Parts: sequence; structure tokens; C-alpha cells
Amino acid sequence: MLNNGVFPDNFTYPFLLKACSGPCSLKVVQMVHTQMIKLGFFGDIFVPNSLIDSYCNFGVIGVSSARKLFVFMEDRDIVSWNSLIRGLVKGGNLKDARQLFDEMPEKDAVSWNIMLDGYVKAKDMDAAFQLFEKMPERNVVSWYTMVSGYTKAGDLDMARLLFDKMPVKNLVSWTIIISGYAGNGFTKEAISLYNEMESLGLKFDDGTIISILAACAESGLLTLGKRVRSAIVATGFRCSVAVNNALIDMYAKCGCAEKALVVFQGMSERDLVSWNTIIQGLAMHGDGVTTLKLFSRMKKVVFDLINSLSLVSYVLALTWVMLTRVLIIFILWKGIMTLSPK
DNA sequence: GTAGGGTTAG
Repeated sequence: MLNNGVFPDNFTYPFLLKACSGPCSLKVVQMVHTQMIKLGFFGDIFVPNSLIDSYCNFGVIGVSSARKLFVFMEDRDIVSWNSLIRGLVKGGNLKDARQLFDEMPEKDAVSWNIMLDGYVKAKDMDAAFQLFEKMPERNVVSWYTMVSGYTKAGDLDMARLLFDKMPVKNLVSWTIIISGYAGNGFTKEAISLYNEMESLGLKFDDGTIISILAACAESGLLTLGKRVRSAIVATGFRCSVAVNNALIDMYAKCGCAEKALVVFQGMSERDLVSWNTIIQGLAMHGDGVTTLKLFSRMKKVVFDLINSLSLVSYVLALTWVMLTRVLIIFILWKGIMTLSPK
């Protein structure tokens, strides 16, 4: 763009910074920051705010840069505060986050929810609940945060209590509570709520399926996993790669390695997760020979993507195959020894 | 520009 003589404006940088939020290095954000100072776009509050947000993706160092920027800013709006608090919360610095939260001249629903999420992530449900009770207004996000927080803390009674009190229940609320019960091994409740959701005629989406299947995988809940699978088939739901991956994992973790393999083989598109999931699933519960064959196929297809997880599964499968072979040889040898005349 | 259920590893 610059080479073509086109100059950036105040809309360019927020977009550019958004693109730097991934595995992009902190140095690039710093470079963009320097250029922004030179060209002077800080008059538009969106610009420094998106810079704060970008810095906050880079751990403690990033957050301290965000903080410096925040301090030097002439004008700040709620988003500036919220973004920095989010950065502190993300870095686990709840004390400073809370201090800023209390200092804020004005709070909106996002401010409250960020702080709430901080306590939930820190597994401090008591502090979260206290804040939740103090909130001047609660929106769906506040309720999601609390209910999913309690399910993650294993307190299904509180999760259920709040779920029942939710003023508006939608697909996400149902997903959270069903996955919560399923993931914690409460089979009966999970299935009964799933039935209830179905009877309400709610149309599930990728998020619902993936979340429930992951919870089933976690606690080996094959019954519900199968129910979700038949619902997918019955409704003709078009499975994304992620949904199929979740299915593979659910089957493998519930002890159905063959079914996991069937799903994998039926996929028209696969990603690294598909390969890792099937290889891991088979290495744990299936046969080692198939795992090794799949691994060598994987080497041809996604060689540059192979990571430590694939390697661990490979070594596991290899060890398993070797052990089985040694065992077979040992048994044969014992047999020959007992049969041979003394 | 900031918050929310979401596939492998833990």
C-alpha cells in the first residue's frame, strides 16, 4: 500500500492491528506503533484503543506497554479502560485489574463482564458471585459467564440454580448447562436436559455439537454422544471439520476406536487436529499397526504440520506394537520350549 | 476498538 503511494488513515491501523493479534510478534505491533506516532492518528480514539488491545495479546511485557500508552493518553473512553482491564485479567493480574475497575469513572456491561470473567477464570467463584450480585444490569454474557464458571468449578447445583433463573435462555445457555452436566459425569441430567432442548425445537449449531461432544469425550458418556450423532444424521446437518474432529474424539475416548476411524475415513476435508485426534485415539485404544500406517500417511499429507502431539502418539503406538510383538515371540518361544522333548 | 458455549495436548 505504502509502495503504491497510498497513505493509511485512521481506519487502516485498527484493521492492521487486528491482523497482528495472532502468532505475529510483538515487534510488529511496536513497529506499527512507531509508524502511527509518526503519522499521528492518535486523535481518533479507535486508534490507541486498538493498540492497547493488540499489546494485551503479548503477555506481561505487552500489558505493561499497553499500560504506558494508557497513562500517556490524553483522552480515554470506556473501551480504553475495558481493553486494559481485559489485558490485566488475561495476564492473571486480578488485583490491578480490580483496582482499575474500581477507579473507572464510568462502567458499562462489558467492564462488569470482563471483571466477572477474571474471577471465574481464577476459579474464585465466591468473588465472581459477589460481583455478579452487585451488577447494576446483567446481560446474557454475565449469565453465561456465571453458569459456565460454576460448571467448570464442578458446582452443578449452583450452575443449575442460575440456569433456571436466567431471564432469557437461548442455544448457548442450553449448550453450557448440558455440556456442564455431561463433562462432570452427570449422565441422567445431561440427557434429560438434552431431551428438553430438543423438545423446545432449538436448532443446534457447530458450537452446541462440539461443546457437548467434547464434554461426552471427557467423561466417556457414549449414550449422549450417540444421541448427538443420530441428531446430526437425522437433520442432515452439514458437519464442519471441527464437528467431525469432535466426533472422532468422542468415539475414541468412549472406547469406540473403530467408529472413530469410520468418521475419519468419511471426511472429505481434514486438518491437523483430525490427524492428531485419530492417531491419538487409535494409539490409546485401537491397534498400533493402523496407527503407524496412519502416521506415515500423515507424514505425506501434512508433514510440515506434524507437532509434538503427533510424535507422542506415534511413539506410543510404536512402543505398543513392539511390546505386542515381543510378547507374541515370548509366548511362541514358551510354547516351543514346553512342546520340545526334554 | 473491549465481554460470551467451541475439536487433539492438560
